[in-house]
Amino acid sequence: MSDPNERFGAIVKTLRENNHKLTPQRLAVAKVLAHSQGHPNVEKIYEQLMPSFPTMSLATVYRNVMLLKSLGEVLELGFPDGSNRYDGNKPFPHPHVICIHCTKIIDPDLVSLRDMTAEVADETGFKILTHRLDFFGICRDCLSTM
Amino acid sequence: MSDPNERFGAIVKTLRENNHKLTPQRLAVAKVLAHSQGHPNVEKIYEQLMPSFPTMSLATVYRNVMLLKSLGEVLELGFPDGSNRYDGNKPFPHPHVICIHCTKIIDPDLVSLRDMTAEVADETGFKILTHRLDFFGICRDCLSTM
DNA sequence: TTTGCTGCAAATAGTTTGCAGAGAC
DNA sequence: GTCTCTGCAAACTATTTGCAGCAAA
Repeated sequence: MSDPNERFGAIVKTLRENNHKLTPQRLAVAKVLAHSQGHPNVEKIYEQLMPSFPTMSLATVYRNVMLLKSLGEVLELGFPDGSNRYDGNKPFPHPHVICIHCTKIIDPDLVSLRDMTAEVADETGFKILTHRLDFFGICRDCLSTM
Repeated sequence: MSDPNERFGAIVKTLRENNHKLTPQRLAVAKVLAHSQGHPNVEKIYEQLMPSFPTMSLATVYRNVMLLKSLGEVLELGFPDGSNRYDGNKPFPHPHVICIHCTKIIDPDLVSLRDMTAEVADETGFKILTHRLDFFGICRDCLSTM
Protein backbone atom coordinates (compact mmCIF):
# COMPACT_ATOMS: atom_id res chain seq x y z
CA MET A 1 0.00 0.00 0.00
CA SER A 2 1.37 3.41 -0.98
CA ASP A 3 1.07 6.38 1.31
CA PRO A 4 -2.44 7.75 0.66
CA ASN A 5 -1.31 11.36 1.04
CA GLU A 6 1.41 10.93 -1.54
CA ARG A 7 -1.03 9.24 -3.89
CA PHE A 8 -3.51 12.06 -3.40
CA GLY A 9 -0.79 14.58 -4.23
CA ALA A 10 0.17 12.65 -7.35
CA ILE A 11 -3.43 12.55 -8.53
CA VAL A 12 -3.87 16.29 -7.97
CA LYS A 13 -0.66 16.92 -9.88
CA THR A 14 -1.93 14.90 -12.84
CA LEU A 15 -5.23 16.76 -12.77
CA ARG A 16 -3.44 20.13 -12.82
CA GLU A 17 -1.10 19.04 -15.61
CA ASN A 18 -4.08 18.11 -17.72
CA ASN A 19 -5.90 21.36 -17.02
CA HIS A 20 -8.77 19.88 -15.07
CA LYS A 21 -10.42 22.06 -12.49
CA LEU A 22 -9.99 21.16 -8.86
CA THR A 23 -13.53 21.23 -7.58
CA PRO A 24 -14.27 20.14 -4.01
CA GLN A 25 -16.23 17.14 -5.31
CA ARG A 26 -13.40 16.07 -7.59
CA LEU A 27 -10.81 16.37 -4.84
CA ALA A 28 -13.04 14.44 -2.45
CA VAL A 29 -13.39 11.56 -4.93
CA ALA A 30 -9.63 11.64 -5.50
CA LYS A 31 -8.99 11.46 -1.78
CA VAL A 32 -11.22 8.43 -1.30
CA LEU A 33 -9.53 6.71 -4.24
CA ALA A 34 -6.06 7.58 -2.97
CA HIS A 35 -6.90 5.49 0.08
CA SER A 36 -9.07 2.94 -1.75
CA GLN A 37 -10.01 1.31 1.53
CA GLY A 38 -11.33 -2.09 0.55
CA HIS A 39 -11.32 -1.33 -3.17
CA PRO A 40 -14.62 0.60 -3.21
CA ASN A 41 -17.21 0.65 -5.95
CA VAL A 42 -18.87 3.87 -7.10
CA GLU A 43 -21.74 3.45 -4.68
CA LYS A 44 -19.35 3.07 -1.73
CA ILE A 45 -17.42 6.17 -2.73
CA TYR A 46 -20.71 8.03 -2.98
CA GLU A 47 -21.88 6.85 0.45
CA GLN A 48 -18.56 7.77 1.98
CA LEU A 49 -18.84 11.33 0.65
CA MET A 50 -22.51 11.90 1.45
CA PRO A 51 -21.88 13.19 4.99
CA SER A 52 -19.52 15.92 3.73
CA PHE A 53 -21.27 16.57 0.39
CA PRO A 54 -24.98 15.91 0.95
CA THR A 55 -25.99 17.35 -2.42
CA MET A 56 -23.43 15.49 -4.48
CA SER A 57 -24.82 13.44 -7.30
CA LEU A 58 -23.93 9.86 -8.11
CA ALA A 59 -23.32 11.03 -11.68
CA THR A 60 -20.55 13.28 -10.42
CA VAL A 61 -18.83 10.35 -8.77
CA TYR A 62 -19.09 8.36 -11.99
CA ARG A 63 -17.73 11.23 -14.05
CA ASN A 64 -14.75 11.80 -11.79
CA VAL A 65 -13.89 8.15 -11.41
CA MET A 66 -13.96 7.85 -15.21
CA LEU A 67 -11.80 10.93 -15.57
CA LEU A 68 -9.19 9.59 -13.15
CA LYS A 69 -9.30 6.24 -14.86
CA SER A 70 -8.70 7.86 -18.26
CA LEU A 71 -5.72 9.67 -16.76
CA GLY A 72 -4.31 6.36 -15.53
CA GLU A 73 -4.67 7.32 -11.88
CA VAL A 74 -7.23 4.67 -11.04
CA LEU A 75 -7.31 0.96 -11.75
CA GLU A 76 -10.72 -0.44 -12.61
CA LEU A 77 -11.62 -3.95 -11.49
CA GLY A 78 -14.61 -5.28 -13.38
CA PHE A 79 -16.28 -8.50 -12.34
CA PRO A 80 -18.32 -11.08 -14.23
CA ASP A 81 -21.50 -9.91 -12.57
CA GLY A 82 -20.94 -6.49 -14.13
CA SER A 83 -19.89 -4.76 -10.97
CA ASN A 84 -16.85 -2.53 -10.91
CA ARG A 85 -14.50 -1.61 -8.09
CA TYR A 86 -11.64 0.81 -8.05
CA ASP A 87 -8.09 1.15 -6.78
CA GLY A 88 -6.49 4.57 -6.87
CA ASN A 89 -3.80 3.61 -4.38
CA LYS A 90 -1.98 1.21 -6.70
CA PRO A 91 -3.22 2.24 -10.15
CA PHE A 92 -1.09 -0.30 -11.98
CA PRO A 93 -1.79 -3.96 -12.71
CA HIS A 94 -1.30 -6.20 -9.69
CA PRO A 95 -2.88 -9.44 -8.51
CA HIS A 96 -6.00 -9.48 -6.36
CA VAL A 97 -7.51 -12.11 -4.12
CA ILE A 98 -11.27 -11.77 -3.81
CA CYS A 99 -13.57 -13.41 -1.28
CA ILE A 100 -16.72 -14.41 -3.13
CA HIS A 101 -18.58 -14.59 0.17
CA CYS A 102 -17.92 -11.21 1.81
CA THR A 103 -16.45 -9.52 -1.33
CA LYS A 104 -13.29 -8.53 0.54
CA ILE A 105 -10.31 -7.86 -1.76
CA ILE A 106 -6.68 -8.37 -0.77
CA ASP A 107 -3.43 -7.52 -2.57
CA PRO A 108 -1.12 -10.52 -2.08
CA ASP A 109 2.66 -10.45 -2.35
CA LEU A 110 3.51 -13.13 -4.85
CA VAL A 111 7.23 -13.75 -4.77
CA SER A 112 7.05 -16.15 -7.68
CA LEU A 113 5.10 -13.87 -9.97
CA ARG A 114 7.16 -13.15 -13.02
CA ASP A 115 6.04 -10.81 -15.68
CA MET A 116 4.75 -12.91 -18.55
CA THR A 117 4.06 -9.91 -20.76
CA ALA A 118 7.09 -10.49 -22.97
CA GLU A 119 6.28 -14.13 -23.47
CA VAL A 120 2.67 -13.39 -24.35
CA ALA A 121 3.73 -10.68 -26.79
CA ASP A 122 6.23 -13.04 -28.34
CA GLU A 123 3.80 -15.88 -28.76
CA THR A 124 0.75 -13.96 -29.94
CA GLY A 125 2.19 -10.99 -31.82
CA PHE A 126 0.13 -8.68 -29.64
CA LYS A 127 1.41 -5.42 -28.25
CA ILE A 128 0.48 -6.00 -24.60
CA LEU A 129 -0.69 -2.88 -22.77
CA THR A 130 -1.92 -4.20 -19.48
CA HIS A 131 -2.99 -7.37 -17.74
CA ARG A 132 -4.99 -8.71 -14.90
CA LEU A 133 -4.59 -11.55 -12.43
CA ASP A 134 -7.36 -12.31 -9.96
CA PHE A 135 -7.89 -15.22 -7.61
CA PHE A 136 -11.37 -16.01 -6.30
CA GLY A 137 -12.07 -17.94 -3.14
CA ILE A 138 -13.23 -17.81 0.46
CA CYS A 139 -11.30 -15.80 3.03
CA ARG A 140 -10.18 -17.06 6.42
CA ASP A 141 -12.89 -15.14 8.28
CA CYS A 142 -15.70 -16.54 6.14
CA LEU A 143 -14.23 -20.05 6.29
CA SER A 144 -14.25 -19.98 10.09
CA THR A 145 -17.92 -18.99 10.32
CA MET A 146 -19.28 -21.62 7.94
CA MET B 1 -8.92 -26.09 -28.40
CA SER B 2 -10.85 -29.25 -27.54
CA ASP B 3 -12.83 -31.10 -30.17
CA PRO B 4 -16.16 -29.26 -30.36
CA ASN B 5 -18.13 -32.46 -30.89
CA GLU B 6 -16.66 -34.04 -27.80
CA ARG B 7 -17.37 -30.90 -25.81
CA PHE B 8 -20.93 -30.86 -27.08
CA GLY B 9 -21.32 -34.48 -25.99
CA ALA B 10 -19.92 -33.72 -22.56
CA ILE B 11 -22.32 -30.80 -22.10
CA VAL B 12 -25.31 -32.91 -23.14
CA LYS B 13 -24.21 -35.60 -20.71
CA THR B 14 -24.06 -33.09 -17.87
CA LEU B 15 -27.51 -31.77 -18.79
CA ARG B 16 -28.96 -35.29 -18.73
CA GLU B 17 -27.27 -36.16 -15.45
CA ASN B 18 -28.84 -33.10 -13.87
CA ASN B 19 -32.30 -33.84 -15.24
CA HIS B 20 -32.54 -30.89 -17.56
CA LYS B 21 -34.68 -31.26 -20.64
CA LEU B 22 -32.98 -31.32 -24.00
CA THR B 23 -34.96 -28.79 -25.96
CA PRO B 24 -33.86 -27.83 -29.47
CA GLN B 25 -33.05 -24.30 -28.29
CA ARG B 26 -30.96 -25.55 -25.40
CA LEU B 27 -29.02 -27.95 -27.59
CA ALA B 28 -28.43 -25.22 -30.14
CA VAL B 29 -26.98 -22.90 -27.51
CA ALA B 30 -24.83 -25.76 -26.21
CA LYS B 31 -23.53 -26.44 -29.70
CA VAL B 32 -22.50 -22.84 -30.28
CA LEU B 33 -20.77 -22.77 -26.90
CA ALA B 34 -19.01 -26.08 -27.54
CA HIS B 35 -17.32 -24.35 -30.46
CA SER B 36 -17.10 -20.92 -28.81
CA GLN B 37 -15.77 -19.43 -32.02
CA GLY B 38 -14.21 -16.14 -30.97
CA HIS B 39 -15.56 -16.33 -27.43
CA PRO B 40 -19.06 -15.05 -28.24
CA ASN B 41 -21.27 -12.88 -26.10
CA VAL B 42 -24.98 -13.60 -25.65
CA GLU B 43 -25.93 -11.32 -28.52
CA LYS B 44 -23.55 -13.14 -30.88
CA ILE B 45 -24.93 -16.54 -29.88
CA TYR B 46 -28.42 -15.21 -30.48
CA GLU B 47 -27.54 -13.83 -33.93
CA GLN B 48 -25.87 -17.08 -34.85
CA LEU B 49 -29.02 -19.04 -33.99
CA MET B 50 -31.56 -16.69 -35.54
CA PRO B 51 -31.42 -18.30 -39.01
CA SER B 52 -32.31 -21.74 -37.60
CA PHE B 53 -34.57 -20.54 -34.77
CA PRO B 54 -36.25 -17.33 -35.95
CA THR B 55 -38.66 -17.22 -33.03
CA MET B 56 -36.09 -17.81 -30.31
CA SER B 57 -35.95 -15.19 -27.62
CA LEU B 58 -32.85 -13.50 -26.28
CA ALA B 59 -34.10 -14.43 -22.81
CA THR B 60 -33.84 -18.09 -23.72
CA VAL B 61 -30.21 -17.65 -24.70
CA TYR B 62 -29.53 -15.89 -21.40
CA ARG B 63 -31.29 -18.61 -19.44
CA ASN B 64 -29.41 -21.43 -21.11
CA VAL B 65 -26.02 -19.78 -20.92
CA MET B 66 -26.63 -19.19 -17.21
CA LEU B 67 -27.71 -22.80 -16.74
CA LEU B 68 -24.58 -24.13 -18.46
CA LYS B 69 -22.46 -21.75 -16.44
CA SER B 70 -24.01 -22.95 -13.19
CA LEU B 71 -23.24 -26.53 -14.25
CA GLY B 72 -19.62 -25.58 -14.81
CA GLU B 73 -19.82 -26.23 -18.55
CA VAL B 74 -19.21 -22.64 -19.57
CA LEU B 75 -16.59 -20.13 -18.51
CA GLU B 76 -17.79 -16.55 -18.20
CA LEU B 77 -15.45 -13.72 -19.09
CA GLY B 78 -16.67 -10.44 -17.69
CA PHE B 79 -15.04 -7.18 -18.69
CA PRO B 80 -14.73 -3.81 -16.99
CA ASP B 81 -17.24 -2.28 -19.40
CA GLY B 82 -19.81 -4.74 -18.11
CA SER B 83 -19.80 -6.94 -21.18
CA ASN B 84 -19.64 -10.70 -20.85
CA ARG B 85 -18.32 -13.31 -23.24
CA TYR B 86 -18.37 -17.07 -22.93
CA ASP B 87 -16.19 -20.10 -23.52
CA GLY B 88 -17.81 -23.50 -23.50
CA ASN B 89 -14.91 -25.13 -25.28
CA LYS B 90 -12.45 -24.77 -22.41
CA PRO B 91 -14.70 -24.19 -19.39
CA PHE B 92 -11.84 -24.05 -16.90
CA PRO B 93 -9.61 -21.09 -15.95
CA HIS B 94 -7.01 -20.31 -18.59
CA PRO B 95 -5.26 -17.15 -19.72
CA HIS B 96 -6.72 -14.92 -22.41
CA VAL B 97 -5.20 -12.30 -24.64
CA ILE B 98 -7.72 -9.67 -25.68
CA CYS B 99 -7.38 -7.09 -28.45
CA ILE B 100 -8.89 -3.87 -27.15
CA HIS B 101 -9.26 -2.62 -30.73
CA CYS B 102 -11.13 -5.43 -32.52
CA THR B 103 -12.12 -7.34 -29.33
CA LYS B 104 -10.61 -10.56 -30.64
CA ILE B 105 -9.71 -13.07 -27.89
CA ILE B 106 -6.89 -15.62 -28.12
CA ASP B 107 -5.90 -18.49 -25.82
CA PRO B 108 -2.09 -18.39 -25.57
CA ASP B 109 0.11 -21.32 -24.61
CA LEU B 110 2.21 -20.02 -21.75
CA VAL B 111 4.98 -22.49 -21.06
CA SER B 112 6.17 -20.55 -18.06
CA LEU B 113 2.79 -20.30 -16.37
CA ARG B 114 2.95 -22.06 -13.06
CA ASP B 115 -0.05 -22.48 -10.90
CA MET B 116 0.21 -19.90 -8.15
CA THR B 117 -2.93 -21.07 -6.39
CA ALA B 118 -1.04 -22.84 -3.59
CA GLU B 119 1.16 -19.85 -2.96
CA VAL B 120 -1.80 -17.48 -2.83
CA ALA B 121 -3.70 -19.80 -0.49
CA ASP B 122 -0.65 -20.06 1.71
CA GLU B 123 -0.02 -16.36 1.92
CA THR B 124 -3.59 -15.14 2.32
CA GLY B 125 -5.33 -17.96 4.17
CA PHE B 126 -7.97 -18.06 1.44
CA LYS B 127 -9.40 -21.23 0.06
CA ILE B 128 -8.87 -20.50 -3.65
CA LEU B 129 -11.61 -21.75 -5.95
CA THR B 130 -10.74 -20.25 -9.30
CA HIS B 131 -8.66 -17.56 -10.92
CA ARG B 132 -8.34 -15.44 -13.96
CA LEU B 133 -5.42 -14.17 -16.02
CA ASP B 134 -6.07 -11.78 -18.90
CA PHE B 135 -3.71 -9.73 -21.03
CA PHE B 136 -5.01 -6.69 -22.89
CA GLY B 137 -3.34 -5.17 -25.94
CA ILE B 138 -3.46 -4.70 -29.70
CA CYS B 139 -3.33 -7.69 -32.02
CA ARG B 140 -1.01 -8.04 -35.00
CA ASP B 141 -3.80 -7.35 -37.51
CA CYS B 142 -4.86 -4.12 -35.82
CA LEU B 143 -1.24 -3.03 -35.35
CA SER B 144 -0.58 -3.40 -39.07
CA THR B 145 -3.53 -1.23 -40.06
CA MET B 146 -2.78 1.68 -37.75
C1' DT C 1 -49.52 -36.47 -17.71
C1' DT C 2 -46.26 -33.89 -15.43
C1' DT C 3 -42.94 -30.59 -15.01
C1' DG C 4 -39.80 -27.72 -16.86
C1' DC C 5 -39.02 -24.65 -20.83
C1' DT C 6 -40.05 -20.94 -24.10
C1' DG C 7 -41.54 -16.42 -25.98
C1' DC C 8 -43.14 -12.17 -24.96
C1' DA C 9 -43.23 -8.02 -22.58
C1' DA C 10 -42.38 -5.56 -18.62
C1' DA C 11 -39.21 -4.73 -14.82
C1' DT C 12 -34.75 -3.96 -13.00
C1' DA C 13 -30.08 -2.10 -12.05
C1' DG C 14 -26.02 0.15 -13.13
C1' DT C 15 -24.33 3.70 -15.84
C1' DT C 16 -24.52 7.65 -19.08
C1' DT C 17 -26.26 11.91 -20.96
C1' DG C 18 -28.68 16.65 -21.92
C1' DC C 19 -29.36 20.73 -19.98
C1' DA C 20 -29.30 24.94 -17.23
C1' DG C 21 -27.14 27.05 -13.53
C1' DA C 22 -22.89 27.27 -10.44
C1' DG C 23 -18.20 27.80 -9.64
C1' DA C 24 -12.92 27.36 -10.61
C1' DC C 25 -9.44 30.00 -12.39
C1' DG D 1 -15.52 36.56 -17.99
C1' DT D 2 -14.87 32.06 -19.79
C1' DC D 3 -15.39 27.48 -19.87
C1' DT D 4 -15.67 23.41 -17.33
C1' DC D 5 -18.17 21.09 -13.79
C1' DT D 6 -22.24 19.89 -11.13
C1' DG D 7 -27.01 18.28 -9.91
C1' DC D 8 -31.03 16.68 -11.58
C1' DA D 9 -33.86 13.83 -14.20
C1' DA D 10 -34.42 11.26 -18.09
C1' DA D 11 -32.38 7.91 -21.20
C1' DC D 12 -30.02 3.86 -22.13
C1' DT D 13 -28.44 -0.98 -22.20
C1' DA D 14 -27.68 -5.46 -20.65
C1' DT D 15 -29.93 -8.68 -18.06
C1' DT D 16 -33.73 -10.77 -15.34
C1' DT D 17 -38.43 -11.97 -14.27
C1' DG D 18 -43.73 -13.01 -14.38
C1' DC D 19 -46.82 -15.31 -16.84
C1' DA D 20 -49.46 -18.23 -19.96
C1' DG D 21 -48.99 -21.62 -23.28
C1' DC D 22 -46.01 -25.41 -25.18
C1' DA D 23 -43.34 -29.54 -25.34
C1' DA D 24 -39.83 -33.09 -23.55
C1' DA D 25 -39.84 -37.29 -21.18
